[in-house]
Amino acid sequence: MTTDTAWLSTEESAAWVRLIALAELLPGALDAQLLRDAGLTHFEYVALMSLADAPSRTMRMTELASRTNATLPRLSHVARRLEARGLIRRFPCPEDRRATNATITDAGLELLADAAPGHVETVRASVLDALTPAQLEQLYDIAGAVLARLDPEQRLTATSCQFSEGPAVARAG
Amino acid sequence: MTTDTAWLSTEESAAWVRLIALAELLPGALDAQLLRDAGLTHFEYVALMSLADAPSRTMRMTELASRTNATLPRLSHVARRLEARGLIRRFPCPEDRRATNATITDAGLELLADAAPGHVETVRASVLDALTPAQLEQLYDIAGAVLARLDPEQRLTATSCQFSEGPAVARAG
DNA sequence: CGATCTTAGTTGTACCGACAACCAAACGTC
DNA sequence: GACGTTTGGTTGTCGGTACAACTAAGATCG
Repeated sequence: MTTDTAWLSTEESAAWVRLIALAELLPGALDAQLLRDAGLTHFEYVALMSLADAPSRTMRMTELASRTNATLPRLSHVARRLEARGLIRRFPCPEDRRATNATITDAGLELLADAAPGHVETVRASVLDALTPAQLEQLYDIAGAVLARLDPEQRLTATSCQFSEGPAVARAG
Repeated sequence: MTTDTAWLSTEESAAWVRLIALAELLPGALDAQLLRDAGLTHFEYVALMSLADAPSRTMRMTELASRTNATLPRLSHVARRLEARGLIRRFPCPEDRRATNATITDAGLELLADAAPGHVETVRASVLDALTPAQLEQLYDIAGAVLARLDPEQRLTATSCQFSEGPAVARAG
């Protein structure tokens, strides 16, 4: 036994339970809609979106893995499947012959453009529409405060992960 | 093409990206600590905690699955492993001979009691300590509003999932 | 009560992600 | 410029979850 544990107060426990429930349900809801309507997991969607947003629609595997919170083996497997479906292409990086670059193909952009409306609709229906503008700002601050601890280097928040009339996808639309 | 999609505003997109990052990172952080220190996934921890909180430390498989957002097959597999480790016991329900009851054993309660302090510490360090009391209340409301859509029957929030000097675990401590 | 339907749970199969092992290329040191 | 180290990436194996198929038991209705 070290020092006595500081158990959670009623308020802390209540908020925590809800946060856990939210973190448990949200990924499933997003995966379900995207898989049903576009044959993509949310992870694949975010990965493709990151590529679509990148300069020349291209990114190093390592950087893409970092931005999507994936291990490199995981990304490698996912990339192989996406490449087999013709949604991305991989080729060795000229500057560093160890590295691999991944590029989203036109077919990939097209699939994204098809998938985006339904996804945005789901995001609105399941989350955003439930919040007031004030709550939206509070959520931004709260998540920011927590991410400062969980993701101090801001790897995940560097990506836009959203359309909002982004340049790369506007081209494909 | 149906109606034009209502893309996300800058504020919406920013808050959404952070929420997704949070939902992506939090489960991994919880799993990592619990697996390292107690050999339990967060899901197993919550399942055991639900049993510890239940009357007679016992619950039907179906209800436990509902409370933990698990499919019944998933819970069945997890229960088999937990039972093999001596942390729970399963036996047919007397009232309904289709049903199975699961009970947490003394060893299970002991493991929970051992695991709880480290888990609570992680919860504080990664989330709660980053928030002001006002933000804690905002989080409660925000998550509540979202869960009203994702979990309208409040299956997940019915459980306490926390110690906070709960009765069952106090017995085992 | 017997046929059918629904509910509770387990088991088998397929897929996905974690981890470890491995290979190749760049870097640092002398 | 050879050698050990580090970095970038892929492949193989294992464990866990989803989905489907199946068994058993209660419920419904004639």
